[in-house]
Parts: sequence; structure tokens; C-alpha cells
Amino acid sequence: MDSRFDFESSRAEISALWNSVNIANPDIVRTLSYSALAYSEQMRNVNQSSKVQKNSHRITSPRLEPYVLVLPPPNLTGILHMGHGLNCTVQDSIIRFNRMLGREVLWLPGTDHAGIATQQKVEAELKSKHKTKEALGRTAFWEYTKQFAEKNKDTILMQFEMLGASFDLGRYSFTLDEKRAQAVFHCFKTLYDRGLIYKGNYLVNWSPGAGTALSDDEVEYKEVQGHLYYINYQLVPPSALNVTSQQDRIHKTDIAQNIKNETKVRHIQIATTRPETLLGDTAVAVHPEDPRYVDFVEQGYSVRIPVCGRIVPLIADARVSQEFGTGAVKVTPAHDKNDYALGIAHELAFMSVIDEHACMQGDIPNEYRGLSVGEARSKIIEVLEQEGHLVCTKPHVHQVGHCHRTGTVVQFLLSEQWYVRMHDMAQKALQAWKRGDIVFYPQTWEKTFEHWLTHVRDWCISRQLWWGHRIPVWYHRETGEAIVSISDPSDKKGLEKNSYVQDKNVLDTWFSSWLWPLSTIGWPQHTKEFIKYYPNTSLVTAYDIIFFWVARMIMAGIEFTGLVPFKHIYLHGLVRDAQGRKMSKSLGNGIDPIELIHEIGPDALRFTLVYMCAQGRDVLISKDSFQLGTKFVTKVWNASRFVLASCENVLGGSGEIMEYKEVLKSKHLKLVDRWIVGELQDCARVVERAMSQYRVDEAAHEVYKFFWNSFCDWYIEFSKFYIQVEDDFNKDRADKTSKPKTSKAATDGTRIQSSATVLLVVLQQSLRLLHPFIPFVTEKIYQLLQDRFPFDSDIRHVLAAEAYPHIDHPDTFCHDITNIVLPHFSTGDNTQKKTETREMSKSREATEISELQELISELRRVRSELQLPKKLKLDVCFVELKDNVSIYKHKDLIEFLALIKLLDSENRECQSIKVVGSFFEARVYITNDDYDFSAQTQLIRSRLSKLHEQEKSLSKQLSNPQFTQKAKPEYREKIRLQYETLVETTKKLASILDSVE
RNA sequence: GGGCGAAUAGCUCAGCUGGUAGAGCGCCUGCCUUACACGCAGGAUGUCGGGGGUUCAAGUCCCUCUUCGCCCACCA
Repeated sequence: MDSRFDFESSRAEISALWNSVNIANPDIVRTLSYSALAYSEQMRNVNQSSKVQKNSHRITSPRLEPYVLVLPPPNLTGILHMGHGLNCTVQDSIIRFNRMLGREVLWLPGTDHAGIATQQKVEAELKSKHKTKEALGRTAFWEYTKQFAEKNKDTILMQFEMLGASFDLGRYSFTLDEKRAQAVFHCFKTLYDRGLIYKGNYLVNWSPGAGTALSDDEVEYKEVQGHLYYINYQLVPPSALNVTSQQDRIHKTDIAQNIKNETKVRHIQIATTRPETLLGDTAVAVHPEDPRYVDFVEQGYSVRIPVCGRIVPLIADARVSQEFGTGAVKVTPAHDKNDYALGIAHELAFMSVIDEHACMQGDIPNEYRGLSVGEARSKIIEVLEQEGHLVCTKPHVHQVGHCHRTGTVVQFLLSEQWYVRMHDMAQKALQAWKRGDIVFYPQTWEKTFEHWLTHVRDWCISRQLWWGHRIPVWYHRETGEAIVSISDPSDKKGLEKNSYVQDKNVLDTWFSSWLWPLSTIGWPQHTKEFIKYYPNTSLVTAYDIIFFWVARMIMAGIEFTGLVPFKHIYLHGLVRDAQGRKMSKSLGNGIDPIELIHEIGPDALRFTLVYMCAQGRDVLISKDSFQLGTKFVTKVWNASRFVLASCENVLGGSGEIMEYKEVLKSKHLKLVDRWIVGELQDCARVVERAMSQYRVDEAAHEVYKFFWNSFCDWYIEFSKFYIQVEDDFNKDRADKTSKPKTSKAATDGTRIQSSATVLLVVLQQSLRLLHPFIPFVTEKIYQLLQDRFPFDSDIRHVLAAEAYPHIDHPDTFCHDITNIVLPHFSTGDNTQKKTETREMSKSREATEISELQELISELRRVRSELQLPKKLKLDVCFVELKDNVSIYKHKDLIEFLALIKLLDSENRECQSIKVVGSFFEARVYITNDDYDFSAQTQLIRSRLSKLHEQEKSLSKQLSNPQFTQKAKPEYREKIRLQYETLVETTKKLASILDSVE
């Protein structure tokens, strides 16, 4: 075995192993132990699930519901980015964890056709080939795009496999496939029949870049440094107007003469950021109480628009702010949201002067027709300046809507579109949330969710695209009658074919995505799958699509089934670079997950992401961040390598392992064995609690700490003593010391073997603990472990299908190669008394092990601080040992790990220094070196000053009567004990200082 | 304008229900100790953004101010 895990060569092999047992398919009964060969016989009928489960060894418990999760379908526009990497990793960790808990797990994958984004990409591709979609025609374009999507789908699924995603590919869904199309149609028809879908001519957000209308949510407002142009509009007194022309005074330019005849030409000044829209102005509005303009309004003045000379009314409306600009606003009802509302209220004319390409059009002076909005703006400013209408220009920062897909500035146009009425659905969703049917993790998002639903507006669902679900509405060629139908209704109506023509537009992509939890499991049919898996357990996604997707899914779920689509929503953060910027191609700060997998492996990538995914926070990473995962995976690999090699050495190969079932009785287990098992179980418990709260980062932290600090730093080091006892070190010591001591372990073969076996078991269990996060390396080791020490003679166990170590499943803890019953943790007996004894003995042992660790650390510290060479064995003698002789039980272990020799009596012949701990005072002899004691004095001094400070604060606290009266007794006692220990330690240290000086 | 969040070691961040501050990286010292130098053993480092309050006790709860993010809405 190499000292680095060769993930490149193992990845495919392990994926193949998982595939061979179809790990992701919930329809297969998994006995705890898989037989790859026999797996096909385990296919079961869903109907018989309960029966089969009962007979299987699987730890599936009836009290556990199935765990159901749908993958947020990635867009088929390209390849996966780091955000997908995070999303996938988090879900897979949750899924693997729940699978190992014995739940029936369904994780359903799929992809999204992403209407606008995909069509954009394809059109760009066509453009580079000097083609257009129009030249291709709708059918050919569709086929072309389909192929494009198909190609990306293959890449994306391969990438998911590289990440280790254990979703059920057999249930792969695509938002645009036949089944999903059925669901979309059913949805449309139902909503239409319920009166929740309507068509109308309204002001829409129009993306000139994508050539389609957008929903409000697809518009991104960005701050833009623009200008505020102050323009004089000429005031026209009613006398100048021909009374009979009041009705159609717009376009009347022949009254210009009348105006000229007025002696005093007066102006009203307006302010605008979009002067080009003045061509579409059909009024000027002021506040009804604005003293500057109130007279003009009352007297029925009109206004003459510069450039085009049109006369429009001066209107009064309370929505106009007196404070902003000049208090007078030009009104362009066809191209501005607020003006649209004014236009409706005052029955103004709607003049469309901007077309769908953001070019000027309509009833405007010829020289402007066809100019782009930008060109028109420049030209109009020029003309206004020449004609003296432009008063001034001021810089102005304002928010401008941009198409969130193409980035082009959104225009507001009048257009006929389809809409979904949202209000009632939103109310139902709010009620469900208030009832607690749905819970957000972290909960902070609930307010955002509530706010959006409370203020939701109708959803524009039609898109002027070709790639998507065609709107299932057919219009009669002559009568215009509209029929909702998936295909030409002519036949059904007994009419000639092609009597109807289908709506040209397609539906918003989200109109299929919002059905995702429904459509992927059979809806609108009430299939068994649907009944079993709906509602899903949870949804795991990034917070940026809470409106687009999450809120809408909830509404759809409730609208169509009366139930929320999932119970938990875990919203994780976005992946950003180390400076907190979004990863993007233009910034060049992106990290390609697949490239990185080739570099560091999937486990290192996964572990880092999960470790850093703190709730409610974005994940800021640079390439350096991944060291964390890389190092951890290597550590796991090497520790396992050591365990395997050592155990092979001690146990001598695979055949013998079976005998150890007998050997491993509790009486052979040592303190350190029980300790590490306890640590492992504690860790598993914390992981379970963390995972149930979607605190994946915390779970990762815990397993990291357990594996590295407890298992590697302590337990493996302990075990080296028990299994490597007959090495040179001990021989050396035996030669040197007057009283040679053969280790107990060395003389007791059974004990070595049991130690090795426990080591194997703990490793095996640790692998299970780690597997949800780093599946590849752990699975690889699990297989290697079985190569040498098969758990069962005929069955090859797959780690991904093993049981998670769990305190509540004692039988699952040490199964297979061991069946050892661990005295403290066996739960066979639950009587109160026994529990107490167990707890007491657990705490006594906990003290023992922490004292052992403290002593070893202190002795190591002395060596390190005094810079004594490692090879120098130090003699140590206890001067004082606080009511604890049990430490002597571990004499050999201490000597081994601290590289010392414990003497029975004080040796006064050479120099020595004292070491003080919380429960001991010892003398360390420095035999064969001259040693400068001043260094030690220095160290003691600095330590003393710290202790004194602590002592002071504790004593202050203890002498406070308030504290003694009010603090919790347990805490008071704790502080008192702490203080006593501190005083004692300080005393000892002080006396050492005295003796040295 | 409304909402949410963040300010903790040089850097990036943990710190769940109040009990006397942690990790990784970086830094210093010593080690290539036959699992691992992507390592081991030690070590240093913090007025927990400022101010006030509640409490025996506040990084943690409340108020307030400052700075910085994000989301939503928007006065043209």
C-alpha cells in the first residue's frame, strides 16, 4: 500500500462496486451484508416490502420513515460548478448517512432544460457557425437543442458519479421528457380550469437579449451610475386648445400656432433618467397639492412634449413625490411600471415606442425610428440641448433591471402574456408554514419566505422561446376560440385538421421545475411510488432560488395534493472565492470541481466543502482550503494502512480472524479499548444529532476530531504498545535497567491478538462513521480490510450498505468479525441500578484515561521545553499521587508513550526537576546531560503568573456571597474544586522554584 | 425605504439551550520515532466591533451606535 490514497485508480472501481449492488435503488432489500453475486435475487416487489424486510438482517426499522430527497436539477447548459459540488456533497452525505441508519432511501436525480439559458447557449453556438434559429426552423432547432442538452446531460451525470453521488439513476428525470410534459400539461389545465391561469395584455419585463418576457423574479436590479436630465416641457393653456379637440388632443400639432400667440411662454420642468421615452409620453403628472403646479392643474393646462411636439394633459396624482427632482414627472404608460399604473388610473393613452429589440418604433418622428434606445437617448439629448429645452444634467445613481440570464437591460413593454394568479396559492403556502408543516434550516429564511409570499404578484409564465414546454392552448383559426389541449383538438371537435393553431410560446422553465417533487414520482397519476414517497423528507438547495423554486414548489404541492412537497428545507450557502466574490468565468476565480477531483480526489473535495459549510453562511474557499480535506483523507488512509499492516503481522493472516470472536470477550478489553469505543459512540451520537439539524459542518468537525485526535493521536499510539511490544525499544530497556521488566503484553499472546482485533474493529467502525463524508477512501479500505480479514466467508460487505455506528443500535456496533459485547455500552439491561453503576464506572474510567493522557502530555512537555533529545530515556519518580494508584496499572503504557522509565523510589544521585499536574507531582531525573536549570525557572515563572491570575479570579468569585447563594450548586462545587486544585498546584510550583533557586 | 445577516487569534471561520474562548492555515521550538513530513511532540497569540443594560456570571440574552455584506422594494 502506497502512503497516499490512489483515488484516480480506485474511483471507478469503487463506483462500479456500488453500482454492482445498486446501492442507490431503494427497491432492493439490503441485508446488512451484501453479496454482490446474490444481489439480483434480492430484487423485490414493492408490495412485499414489509414481509421481506422482516426476514432480512437489514437494520431497517419500522419506526424509521423512508428518506426521500430530490436533487435540484442542474441546468443542462454546461458542466457542473463548485456550487453543484457543494449541493451534491451535502445531499450525498445526508443520503449515505440515512441509508446507513437503516432507512429506506430514495434520492432522485434529474436535470433541467433551462429554457432561456439553454436557448441562449445554442443560439450563440449557431451564431458562431453563421446560422440562426430562424433559418433552421422550429423543429430542427428543437432537435439541435435536444442533442446539445443530451450531450451535457452525459457529462453532468459522469461528473456526479465522480463526486460519489449515490442517487438512483434508474429514476433519472428530465424536466422536458414525456412524463414531465404530462405533468406540466395536467398542471396547466387544472389551473386554467380553476381560473388561476389567465392571458392578458400587460406591461412585462422584456429581455431584448433573450427575446422574451421575464417574470419579476428574473429581473436583477443593479446599481447603475446614470444621469438625471432636467427638461422643460412647455405649458399650454386651455385657451390655446380648440375645445372640440379635447378628446383627441394628442397628435394635434396644428395648435402650435395658438401657443405661439400666447404672450408668456411658461414651462414645467420635469426630471428623467430615460429621456428617449419622452417620445411615448402621454401626460405629465404632479402632486395634487404641490403649490408650484396646483393652479395649472386646476386651470386645465396641457403640456407640449419637446422633440415631437405632442400636446398631452397635465394630471395630478398623489403618487407623485413633491420632493424628488422637480416634483413633475413625465408619464410613459407603455414603458414604465409606475407610469403604467398612472396610465390605467387616468385613462391615458398607451404609446408603445420601444420594440422587442430595444429599438425605437411606433408613432414617432422618422429620424428616431429604428434607433436603439441608447442611440435615441443621445440624439434626443442633443436636440433638446439645441432647442434649449435641456435645463441641466446631474449624475444620478439608480437601480436598473437586468435580465438575469443575458445581462441585458430589461425594457418594460406592453405585451400579451399568460399569467398565474398567485395570491390564493401563496396564502395556502403561508398557512402550511404557519402550521409547522414545513421547517426551514436555518430558520432565518422563514422571514424572507414569508415576505415574498405576502407580497407575491402574478407570475408571467409565457416565454417567447422555442426551447421549452409549448403552451398547451390552441386557437381556432377563425373564431379565435381557445382550447387547452396537449394536441390539435380539431379531431375531437370533429373539425377539419388544422382548424386550430397552437400558441407559439413556451412556458417558463420554472413552470415545470415547480412540479419537480410531484412529477418525478408519478404525479398526476396516483402511483404507488407517489403514495409512498410524497411528501419528500427534505429539500437541499442553495438559498438563491428560494423564490424561483422553493416557494413555488410549496405552492404547487399544496395546490395539487393539499400537502407540502417536503417537510424540511435545508438552505445552504453559495460557494464563493476567498474574497467572498461569486465564482465566475469573467473574474477567472472559479475552481472547477472536476479538475480538482483529478488533483486531490473526490473525498478531499467533499470533506472540505462539508466541513466549511456552516449554516447560514456562504462557503468561502480558495484552492488552499482544500488542504484540509486532502490531509484528512491521507491521514485516514495512512492510519488504516498502519492498522492493516500491524494486524496482519500480529494476527498472521485472514484465516485466524474467525477465532477471535471467542477471544474478544469483554474481560480482555482494556481501559483504552473501552475508552475509544465510548469516544466513537459519543461521536456517532453527536453526528446523528447534527445531521438531524442539517448541521453537516458540525458532523464533519466531529468525525475529524474523533478520527485524528482520539483514534490516531491516542488510540493508535496506545495500541502500538500492546501490539508492538517486543521491539528494540523494550529489548534496549531490558538490557539497561537493573530490574528488567517484560511487558505483560509481551508475555500474553492472547492479549496481543485481542488488542489487534479490537484495533481492527475500531477501524472498521470508524470507517462507517466517516463514510458519508469521504465514501471512496473508506470503501476502498473497507474492501482491503476484507481482503485480509474477511468478515464472512462468502459475502463481500459493501461499506455503503453497512450500518452506522449508533449507541441505540448496540447490535450494529460490533457485528461481523466481532460480536464483542462491550461492558459499559451493552444495553441488554436497562434497570436503573445497573445504569447508574455503568455511568459511575464510565465516569471513573473517564477520569482514569484523562489522567493518563495528562500525565503523558506533561512528561512530553518537560522533554520538549527542556529541549532534551528524544532518544534520552528519562527516569521519573512520583513524589506524590493524589488518592490514585490506578495510574500504576498503566505503568508500561506511560513509559512507552512518554519515553520514560518509572522508578519505584527516588534516586537522589543526579539532577532532577519536578513536574506538577492536577493529580500528581513527579521528579524527572536528568542522568546523562548537563542541564541548565535557568530555563526551567523561566518556564515555571511564566506558568505561575498565569495560574495566579486564574486563582485570583476564582477566589474573588468564591468569596462573593451573591455567587455562593445564587449560582447552581453543581457549578459552585466545580469552581470550588477547580480553585483547590489550582491552589495546590501553585503551591507545588512555588516550592519547586524555591528549591531550584 | 423594508428585511436578514456578519463583526471572535496574523488569515478563514466554529462556538446550539448564559458558566470563564476553540479549529484549520500561518508562526516559533524540537523531531525524517519502521502509518502518515499532506506527519509527530510541544509552544506563542485574543479588552470576543464601541457603549449601555439584565444576571452571582454575557462572545452567548436585551437596547443602542459604528462598519461591512446580502435580499426585496423603489422617486421618474
